[in-house]
Amino acid sequence: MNKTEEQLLSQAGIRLTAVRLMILRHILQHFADAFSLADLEALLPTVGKPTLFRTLTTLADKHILHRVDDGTGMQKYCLCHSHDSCNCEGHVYLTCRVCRKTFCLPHVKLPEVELKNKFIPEEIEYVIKGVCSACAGKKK
Amino acid sequence: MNKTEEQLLSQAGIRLTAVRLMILRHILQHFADAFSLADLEALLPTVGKPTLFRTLTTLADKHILHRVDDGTGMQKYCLCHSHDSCNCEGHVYLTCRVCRKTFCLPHVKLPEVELKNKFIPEEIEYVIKGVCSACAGKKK
DNA sequence: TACCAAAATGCAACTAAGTTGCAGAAACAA
DNA sequence: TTGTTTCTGCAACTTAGTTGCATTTTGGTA
Repeated sequence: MNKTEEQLLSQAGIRLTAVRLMILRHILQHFADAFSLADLEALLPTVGKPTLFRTLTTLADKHILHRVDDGTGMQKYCLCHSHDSCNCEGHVYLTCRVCRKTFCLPHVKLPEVELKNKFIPEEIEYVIKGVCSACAGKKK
Repeated sequence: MNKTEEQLLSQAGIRLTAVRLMILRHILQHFADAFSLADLEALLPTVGKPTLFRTLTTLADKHILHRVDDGTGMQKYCLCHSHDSCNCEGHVYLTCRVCRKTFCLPHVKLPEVELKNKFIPEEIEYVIKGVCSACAGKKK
Protein backbone atom coordinates (compact mmCIF):
# COMPACT_ATOMS: atom_id res chain seq x y z
CA MET A 1 0.00 0.00 0.00
CA ASN A 2 1.05 3.55 -0.65
CA LYS A 3 2.39 5.71 2.10
CA THR A 4 1.41 9.25 2.84
CA GLU A 5 3.83 12.13 2.61
CA GLU A 6 3.84 12.34 6.38
CA GLN A 7 4.78 8.70 6.76
CA LEU A 8 7.56 8.92 4.20
CA LEU A 9 9.14 11.92 5.89
CA SER A 10 8.78 10.86 9.49
CA GLN A 11 9.97 7.32 8.85
CA ALA A 12 13.05 8.77 7.20
CA GLY A 13 13.69 11.01 10.20
CA ILE A 14 12.97 14.22 8.28
CA ARG A 15 11.22 17.07 10.00
CA LEU A 16 7.66 17.67 8.85
CA THR A 17 7.30 21.13 7.42
CA ALA A 18 4.56 22.63 5.31
CA VAL A 19 6.92 23.21 2.40
CA ARG A 20 8.34 19.68 2.43
CA LEU A 21 4.90 18.11 2.59
CA MET A 22 3.76 20.21 -0.33
CA ILE A 23 6.84 19.36 -2.38
CA LEU A 24 6.56 15.66 -1.69
CA ARG A 25 2.82 15.62 -2.40
CA HIS A 26 3.39 17.24 -5.78
CA ILE A 27 6.15 14.80 -6.62
CA LEU A 28 3.94 11.84 -5.71
CA GLN A 29 1.05 13.21 -7.73
CA HIS A 30 2.83 14.45 -10.83
CA PHE A 31 6.05 12.60 -11.44
CA ALA A 32 5.82 8.93 -12.21
CA ASP A 33 9.10 9.21 -14.09
CA ALA A 34 12.33 11.12 -13.65
CA PHE A 35 12.09 14.87 -13.12
CA SER A 36 14.52 17.72 -12.75
CA LEU A 37 14.80 20.62 -10.35
CA ALA A 38 13.50 22.81 -13.17
CA ASP A 39 10.43 20.58 -13.60
CA LEU A 40 9.67 20.93 -9.92
CA GLU A 41 10.26 24.68 -10.06
CA ALA A 42 7.70 25.00 -12.85
CA LEU A 43 5.19 23.04 -10.80
CA LEU A 44 5.77 24.98 -7.59
CA PRO A 45 6.55 28.58 -8.51
CA THR A 46 5.94 29.82 -4.98
CA VAL A 47 8.83 27.84 -3.53
CA GLY A 48 12.35 29.15 -4.00
CA LYS A 49 14.89 27.21 -6.00
CA PRO A 50 17.36 26.76 -3.12
CA THR A 51 14.61 25.28 -0.99
CA LEU A 52 13.60 22.89 -3.74
CA PHE A 53 17.23 21.97 -4.27
CA ARG A 54 17.88 21.35 -0.59
CA THR A 55 14.67 19.39 -0.21
CA LEU A 56 15.55 17.17 -3.15
CA THR A 57 19.01 16.67 -1.67
CA THR A 58 17.51 15.68 1.66
CA LEU A 59 15.01 13.31 0.07
CA ALA A 60 17.72 11.71 -2.04
CA ASP A 61 20.08 11.32 0.90
CA LYS A 62 17.29 9.64 2.86
CA HIS A 63 16.53 7.30 -0.04
CA ILE A 64 13.05 8.59 -0.69
CA LEU A 65 14.24 9.74 -4.10
CA HIS A 66 16.94 8.42 -6.40
CA ARG A 67 19.35 10.59 -8.27
CA VAL A 68 19.27 9.74 -11.95
CA ASP A 69 22.06 10.62 -14.36
CA ASP A 70 20.56 10.36 -17.79
CA GLY A 71 23.13 12.27 -19.76
CA THR A 72 20.95 15.29 -20.47
CA GLY A 73 23.26 17.40 -18.34
CA MET A 74 20.58 17.99 -15.75
CA GLN A 75 20.40 16.14 -12.50
CA LYS A 76 17.18 14.19 -12.34
CA TYR A 77 15.37 12.46 -9.54
CA CYS A 78 12.74 9.79 -9.31
CA LEU A 79 10.76 8.17 -6.58
CA CYS A 80 12.37 5.15 -5.06
CA HIS A 81 9.87 2.42 -5.76
CA SER A 82 10.89 0.22 -2.88
CA HIS A 83 10.82 2.58 0.05
CA ASP A 84 11.07 0.14 2.88
CA SER A 85 14.11 -1.93 2.21
CA CYS A 86 15.98 0.31 -0.14
CA ASN A 87 18.64 -2.09 -1.19
CA CYS A 88 17.89 -0.69 -4.61
CA GLU A 89 21.15 -1.70 -6.20
CA GLY A 90 19.99 -1.35 -9.72
CA HIS A 91 17.72 0.79 -11.82
CA VAL A 92 16.87 0.82 -15.47
CA TYR A 93 16.04 4.02 -17.29
CA LEU A 94 15.03 4.87 -20.81
CA THR A 95 16.16 8.31 -21.99
CA CYS A 96 14.79 9.87 -25.14
CA ARG A 97 17.36 11.99 -26.93
CA VAL A 98 14.62 13.95 -28.69
CA CYS A 99 12.31 15.10 -25.89
CA ARG A 100 14.96 14.49 -23.20
CA LYS A 101 12.47 12.74 -20.96
CA THR A 102 13.59 9.81 -18.86
CA PHE A 103 11.34 6.91 -18.02
CA CYS A 104 11.86 4.49 -15.16
CA LEU A 105 11.50 0.75 -15.47
CA PRO A 106 11.35 -0.08 -11.79
CA HIS A 107 10.36 -3.69 -12.08
CA VAL A 108 12.99 -4.87 -14.50
CA LYS A 109 15.45 -7.26 -12.97
CA LEU A 110 18.88 -5.85 -13.57
CA PRO A 111 21.40 -8.24 -15.02
CA GLU A 112 24.69 -8.76 -13.26
CA VAL A 113 28.13 -7.87 -14.50
CA GLU A 114 31.25 -9.63 -13.45
CA LEU A 115 33.76 -7.37 -11.69
CA LYS A 116 37.35 -8.42 -11.93
CA ASN A 117 38.94 -5.60 -9.98
CA LYS A 118 38.56 -4.85 -6.34
CA PHE A 119 35.92 -2.21 -7.00
CA ILE A 120 33.25 -2.01 -4.32
CA PRO A 121 29.88 -1.51 -6.03
CA GLU A 122 27.17 0.47 -4.29
CA GLU A 123 24.68 1.37 -6.95
CA ILE A 124 24.04 0.45 -10.55
CA GLU A 125 22.44 2.51 -13.23
CA TYR A 126 21.46 1.02 -16.53
CA VAL A 127 20.57 3.80 -18.97
CA ILE A 128 19.20 3.00 -22.39
CA LYS A 129 19.37 5.98 -24.72
CA GLY A 130 17.23 6.18 -27.79
CA VAL A 131 13.94 7.56 -29.01
CA CYS A 132 10.66 7.15 -27.17
CA SER A 133 7.49 6.01 -28.92
CA ALA A 134 5.93 9.47 -28.81
CA CYS A 135 8.91 11.10 -30.51
CA ALA A 136 9.38 8.23 -32.96
CA GLY A 137 5.76 8.62 -34.03
CA LYS A 138 6.09 12.34 -34.74
CA LYS A 139 8.71 11.76 -37.43
CA LYS A 140 12.38 10.95 -37.24
CA MET B 1 46.60 -3.02 -34.50
CA ASN B 2 46.51 0.55 -33.27
CA LYS B 3 45.82 3.37 -35.64
CA THR B 4 47.66 6.61 -35.83
CA GLU B 5 45.99 9.90 -35.10
CA GLU B 6 46.11 10.72 -38.80
CA GLN B 7 44.31 7.53 -39.71
CA LEU B 8 41.65 8.01 -37.10
CA LEU B 9 40.87 11.52 -38.25
CA SER B 10 41.01 11.00 -41.98
CA GLN B 11 38.98 7.81 -41.89
CA ALA B 12 36.32 9.68 -39.96
CA GLY B 13 36.31 12.47 -42.55
CA ILE B 14 37.74 15.05 -40.17
CA ARG B 15 40.17 17.63 -41.47
CA LEU B 16 43.74 17.15 -40.31
CA THR B 17 44.94 20.15 -38.35
CA ALA B 18 47.92 20.57 -36.07
CA VAL B 19 45.71 21.23 -33.06
CA ARG B 20 43.49 18.22 -33.63
CA LEU B 21 46.44 15.90 -34.10
CA MET B 22 48.01 17.16 -30.91
CA ILE B 23 44.78 16.78 -28.97
CA LEU B 24 44.16 13.28 -30.24
CA ARG B 25 47.75 12.21 -29.64
CA HIS B 26 47.54 13.36 -26.03
CA ILE B 27 44.26 11.58 -25.53
CA LEU B 28 45.67 8.34 -26.93
CA GLN B 29 48.77 8.61 -24.78
CA HIS B 30 47.30 9.75 -21.48
CA PHE B 31 43.71 8.69 -21.12
CA ALA B 32 43.00 5.00 -20.93
CA ASP B 33 39.88 5.77 -18.96
CA ALA B 34 37.23 8.46 -19.02
CA PHE B 35 38.39 12.07 -18.94
CA SER B 36 36.73 15.46 -18.82
CA LEU B 37 37.24 18.68 -20.72
CA ALA B 38 38.99 20.01 -17.62
CA ASP B 39 41.39 17.05 -17.62
CA LEU B 40 42.30 17.79 -21.20
CA GLU B 41 42.64 21.49 -20.47
CA ALA B 42 45.15 20.73 -17.73
CA LEU B 43 47.12 18.56 -20.11
CA LEU B 44 47.09 21.08 -22.95
CA PRO B 45 47.22 24.57 -21.47
CA THR B 46 48.18 26.16 -24.78
CA VAL B 47 44.91 25.21 -26.45
CA GLY B 48 41.82 27.25 -25.71
CA LYS B 49 38.85 25.69 -23.98
CA PRO B 50 36.40 26.34 -26.84
CA THR B 51 38.73 24.57 -29.25
CA LEU B 52 39.07 21.61 -26.92
CA PHE B 53 35.32 21.55 -26.47
CA ARG B 54 34.62 21.70 -30.18
CA THR B 55 37.23 19.08 -30.94
CA LEU B 56 35.79 16.71 -28.35
CA THR B 57 32.34 17.31 -29.81
CA THR B 58 33.60 16.52 -33.30
CA LEU B 59 35.42 13.39 -32.16
CA ALA B 60 32.36 12.19 -30.26
CA ASP B 61 30.03 12.86 -33.17
CA LYS B 62 32.34 10.88 -35.45
CA HIS B 63 32.44 8.01 -32.97
CA ILE B 64 36.14 8.27 -32.19
CA LEU B 65 35.20 9.12 -28.61
CA HIS B 66 32.24 8.16 -26.50
CA ARG B 67 30.38 10.53 -24.27
CA VAL B 68 30.18 9.09 -20.77
CA ASP B 69 27.65 10.21 -18.20
CA ASP B 70 28.98 9.08 -14.89
CA GLY B 71 26.90 11.21 -12.58
CA THR B 72 29.73 13.46 -11.45
CA GLY B 73 28.08 16.38 -13.15
CA MET B 74 30.86 16.72 -15.67
CA GLN B 75 30.65 15.42 -19.19
CA LYS B 76 33.30 12.79 -19.72
CA TYR B 77 34.68 11.15 -22.81
CA CYS B 78 36.55 7.98 -23.50
CA LEU B 79 38.13 6.38 -26.50
CA CYS B 80 35.86 4.14 -28.47
CA HIS B 81 37.60 0.81 -28.23
CA SER B 82 36.11 -0.57 -31.41
CA HIS B 83 36.83 2.11 -33.92
CA ASP B 84 36.05 0.24 -37.08
CA SER B 85 32.59 -1.10 -36.67
CA CYS B 86 31.28 1.14 -33.99
CA ASN B 87 28.09 -0.64 -33.29
CA CYS B 88 29.07 -0.02 -29.71
CA GLU B 89 25.65 -0.46 -28.23
CA GLY B 90 26.81 -1.01 -24.74
CA HIS B 91 29.49 0.17 -22.37
CA VAL B 92 30.25 -0.58 -18.78
CA TYR B 93 31.80 1.99 -16.49
CA LEU B 94 32.93 2.01 -12.90
CA THR B 95 32.64 5.37 -11.17
CA CYS B 96 34.30 6.04 -7.84
CA ARG B 97 32.31 8.40 -5.69
CA VAL B 98 35.42 9.33 -3.69
CA CYS B 99 37.99 10.32 -6.32
CA ARG B 100 35.33 10.82 -9.03
CA LYS B 101 37.33 8.87 -11.56
CA THR B 102 35.57 6.69 -14.06
CA PHE B 103 37.05 3.48 -15.41
CA CYS B 104 36.01 1.76 -18.61
CA LEU B 105 35.41 -1.95 -18.92
CA PRO B 106 35.42 -2.22 -22.68
CA HIS B 107 35.48 -5.95 -22.98
CA VAL B 108 32.60 -6.82 -20.75
CA LYS B 109 29.66 -8.27 -22.59
CA LEU B 110 26.68 -6.16 -21.68
CA PRO B 111 23.63 -8.09 -20.59
CA GLU B 112 20.34 -7.49 -22.33
CA VAL B 113 17.23 -5.99 -20.87
CA GLU B 114 13.77 -6.75 -22.14
CA LEU B 115 11.94 -3.69 -23.46
CA LYS B 116 8.19 -3.84 -23.35
CA ASN B 117 7.39 -0.42 -24.78
CA LYS B 118 8.03 0.78 -28.27
CA PHE B 119 11.23 2.52 -27.26
CA ILE B 120 13.93 2.49 -29.94
CA PRO B 121 17.28 1.86 -28.23
CA GLU B 122 20.43 3.37 -29.67
CA GLU B 123 23.01 3.17 -26.94
CA ILE B 124 23.32 1.57 -23.55
CA GLU B 125 25.32 2.75 -20.60
CA TYR B 126 25.83 0.56 -17.59
CA VAL B 127 27.33 2.62 -14.78
CA ILE B 128 28.40 0.98 -11.56
CA LYS B 129 28.92 3.50 -8.79
CA GLY B 130 31.00 2.69 -5.77
CA VAL B 131 34.50 2.99 -4.41
CA CYS B 132 37.61 2.10 -6.37
CA SER B 133 40.35 -0.04 -4.90
CA ALA B 134 42.74 2.90 -4.49
CA CYS B 135 40.23 4.92 -2.48
CA ALA B 136 39.02 1.91 -0.51
CA GLY B 137 42.60 1.23 0.54
CA LYS B 138 43.18 4.74 1.83
CA LYS B 139 40.45 4.44 4.47
CA LYS B 140 36.71 4.60 4.23
C1' DT C 1 53.33 29.46 -56.39
C1' DA C 2 49.44 32.60 -55.51
C1' DC C 3 44.87 33.00 -54.55
C1' DC C 4 40.37 32.04 -52.58
C1' DA C 5 36.48 29.93 -50.17
C1' DA C 6 35.53 27.04 -46.42
C1' DA C 7 36.71 25.51 -42.07
C1' DA C 8 39.23 25.86 -37.66
C1' DT C 9 40.98 28.57 -33.84
C1' DG C 10 41.24 31.86 -29.89
C1' DC C 11 39.40 35.42 -27.24
C1' DA C 12 35.85 37.21 -24.67
C1' DA C 13 31.59 37.17 -23.21
C1' DC C 14 27.41 34.71 -22.09
C1' DT C 15 24.12 30.87 -20.33
C1' DA C 16 22.26 27.84 -17.20
C1' DA C 17 22.39 24.61 -13.53
C1' DG C 18 23.77 24.12 -9.28
C1' DT C 19 25.32 25.87 -4.83
C1' DT C 20 26.35 28.85 -0.73
C1' DG C 21 25.85 32.72 2.88
C1' DC C 22 23.05 34.84 5.66
C1' DA C 23 19.02 36.94 7.80
C1' DG C 24 14.39 36.07 9.08
C1' DA C 25 10.73 32.40 9.91
C1' DA C 26 9.04 28.08 11.49
C1' DA C 27 9.33 23.77 14.23
C1' DC C 28 9.63 21.51 18.43
C1' DA C 29 11.15 20.51 23.12
C1' DA C 30 11.36 22.30 27.77
C1' DT D 1 5.80 30.90 26.33
C1' DT D 2 10.46 30.67 25.62
C1' DG D 3 14.69 29.31 23.51
C1' DT D 4 17.32 26.47 20.45
C1' DT D 5 17.59 24.16 16.34
C1' DT D 6 16.35 23.72 11.79
C1' DC D 7 14.24 25.46 7.64
C1' DT D 8 13.24 28.94 4.09
C1' DG D 9 13.97 32.68 0.77
C1' DC D 10 16.67 36.10 -1.25
C1' DA D 11 20.64 37.32 -3.55
C1' DA D 12 24.81 36.48 -5.03
C1' DC D 13 28.32 33.29 -6.58
C1' DT D 14 30.58 29.12 -8.98
C1' DT D 15 31.52 26.34 -12.68
C1' DA D 16 30.90 23.70 -16.79
C1' DG D 17 29.47 24.33 -21.00
C1' DT D 18 28.47 27.19 -25.07
C1' DT D 19 28.26 30.95 -28.63
C1' DG D 20 29.73 35.15 -31.52
C1' DC D 21 32.99 36.98 -34.04
C1' DA D 22 37.40 38.33 -35.86
C1' DT D 23 41.62 36.09 -37.30
C1' DT D 24 44.21 32.22 -38.96
C1' DT D 25 44.77 27.95 -41.29
C1' DT D 26 43.58 24.45 -44.61
C1' DG D 27 43.12 22.54 -49.01
C1' DG D 28 41.50 23.11 -53.57
C1' DT D 29 42.14 25.75 -57.96
C1' DA D 30 44.18 28.70 -61.30
